[in-house]
Amino acid sequence: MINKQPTIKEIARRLNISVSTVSRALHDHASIGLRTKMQVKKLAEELNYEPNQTAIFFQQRKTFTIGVILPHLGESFFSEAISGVEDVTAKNKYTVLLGQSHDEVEKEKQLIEKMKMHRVDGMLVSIAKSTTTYEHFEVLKKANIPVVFFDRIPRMQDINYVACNMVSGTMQAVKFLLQKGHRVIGLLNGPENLFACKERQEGYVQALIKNRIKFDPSLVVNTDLSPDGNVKAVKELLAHKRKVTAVVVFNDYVAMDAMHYTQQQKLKLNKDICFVSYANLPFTNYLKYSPMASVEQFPYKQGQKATEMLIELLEKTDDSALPSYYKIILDSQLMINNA
Amino acid sequence: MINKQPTIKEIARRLNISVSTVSRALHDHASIGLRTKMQVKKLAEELNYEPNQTAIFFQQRKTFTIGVILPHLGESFFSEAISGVEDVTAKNKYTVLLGQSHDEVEKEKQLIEKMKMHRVDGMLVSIAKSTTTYEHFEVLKKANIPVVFFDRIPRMQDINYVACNMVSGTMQAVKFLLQKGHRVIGLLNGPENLFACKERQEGYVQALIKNRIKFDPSLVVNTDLSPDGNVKAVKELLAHKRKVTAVVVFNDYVAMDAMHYTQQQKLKLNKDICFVSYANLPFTNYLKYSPMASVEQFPYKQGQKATEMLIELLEKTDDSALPSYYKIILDSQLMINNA
DNA sequence: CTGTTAGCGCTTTCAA
DNA sequence: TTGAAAGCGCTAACAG
Repeated sequence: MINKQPTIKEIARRLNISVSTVSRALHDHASIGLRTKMQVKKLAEELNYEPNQTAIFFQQRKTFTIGVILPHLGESFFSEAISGVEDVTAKNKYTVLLGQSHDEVEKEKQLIEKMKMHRVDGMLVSIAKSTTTYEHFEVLKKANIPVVFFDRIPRMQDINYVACNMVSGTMQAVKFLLQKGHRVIGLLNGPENLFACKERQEGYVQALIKNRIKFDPSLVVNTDLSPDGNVKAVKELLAHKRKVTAVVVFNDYVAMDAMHYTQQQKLKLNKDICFVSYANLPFTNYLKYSPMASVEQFPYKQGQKATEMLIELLEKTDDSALPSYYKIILDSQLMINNA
Repeated sequence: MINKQPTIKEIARRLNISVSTVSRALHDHASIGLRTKMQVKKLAEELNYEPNQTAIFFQQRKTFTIGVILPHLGESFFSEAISGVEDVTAKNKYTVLLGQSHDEVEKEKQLIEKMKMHRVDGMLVSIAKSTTTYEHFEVLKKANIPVVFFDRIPRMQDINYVACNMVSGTMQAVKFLLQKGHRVIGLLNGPENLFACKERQEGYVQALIKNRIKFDPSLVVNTDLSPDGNVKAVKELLAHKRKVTAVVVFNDYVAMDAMHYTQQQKLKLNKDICFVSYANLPFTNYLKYSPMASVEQFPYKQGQKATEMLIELLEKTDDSALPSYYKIILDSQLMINNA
């Protein structure tokens, strides 16, 4: 399987000139005679010459490759995100090296090792759920490989990242429901240890305060994200002594289960009870139940922004400057479903 | 952003030995004194030495990188597939270089060019739907870069591929509908240039013949897969002079549009008209309309198999042998939806 | 305008 | 058991 591709050396030999002349001719260097340049280009064409990038990468100490690690491509949030990443790199001269952590720290570490070996110029990472130690990222810093985190951000100092602020979207969601006249609004949140959960609750509480509604902690229930857990949680809300007429739900998957259960109880969706959720299912128009509104987190855009940030970091020439860190925090945004 | 990583040269200098000794020591070469070996390893450890893979790639003319081109990661069929690809490479020493063609030949060409430049060892491709000329793949053959196609296969001679045989699944589907009593069964097929379309039609026709039903070509319509095209096609079938009571549809997306239109026409799904489709949407239990049954095409498995095939091709040493081509054809399988 | 030369980091003969 | 040297393909500083 070894290629016998022509090299500049071969071209030089045939034309009885030096390799550097060939190299320069190919690069349209100013100081090459038109005649020689033509000759070289012609022969290169004929021989089907193509520069050996691996040689160039090696020589330039740059691979124009970006390593991307994310939990799982099966989740459409992440496949959207990588789609955004790829679209940006396609417009630049970079290429994407891909890895899935499957939400395991161990795999994450292995991938980072592999990518470091491949000498990626930089990395884009959305961390695994189980990741709580960060040595493997410190290693990258030492190796001088810039990293931009996105969506799932580690709790580290001095990092670059792109994330989506859930507080704003949640506030919009609650405000939206209040304007619709709802007064008893539940929050069906996810596992309490997640940062994203904290943000949701914060938005929820803030919106209530802002509208002078008393925060009632018993209106907040949590699910472990299992189907059973989801049903159990919504059950609890429906059984609340005050009549809950609207619920803000941790995500679409949970919302689907919740709505399914609600309908089984002969409650009319969007009438007896309204749901607002956080978008992570695609093609919502094909879905059986739609939440009345969704907080959009812009995975594609996060992918784009993170990639742009990384490329900027890579092209920054002045090594001398103090390292500074960039953050982009997109605002999540409530989208009303015109169902 | 230039790394100042230690090299074997540096180690050699510090230890006052030659680079070749260092290289050998690091590789546990038999003929190196235990003492020197230890010294070298110790120092390498201390300096945090890591071999420069780009140098090795260059020198070995191998990058352990596999280029993967597929239409669009947003489509869950393909994100499942790439997930399978990545899982296999993760177990080997290969890495995935990713690109989306967005179903445009031009982008496909550019990506191939880019990946060839990156000197990928081999490629995995699922072609764009607009691809009907194949010079860009011939180029790869000339460059001695093995390609394994999967799912969307070009109509070329002498290629390696993994595909899912749609004939068997389609026959199962038609048989299923016949057993349910349907006699006028439409085929809403995709763009005719796709091999997968031909197979669907073949399965459709064969199943009819086998059951002694006359094949009526006017019951076959094609869509370009655009929403408008989809609706137009189903319209045509519904307007057929014979009363069509069941339709086999190219894929879930088309089926969704078709079912939506049908329902607008006040036809009762699964009663006035039945749809059977080819699975490419996930979590079907959340969908608004479900086809009565789905032909499963195993994207994850196709990704796995294609990758395994490619890696085998890459590790095959005897260049001398006549080139031979490999095919794996999985059987698609009808899954009845217990709706 | 063109050639000579060194060097990127590593592996691998060949020689000692 | 070790070292010297060549070479992978390309770029670029330096010298004509």
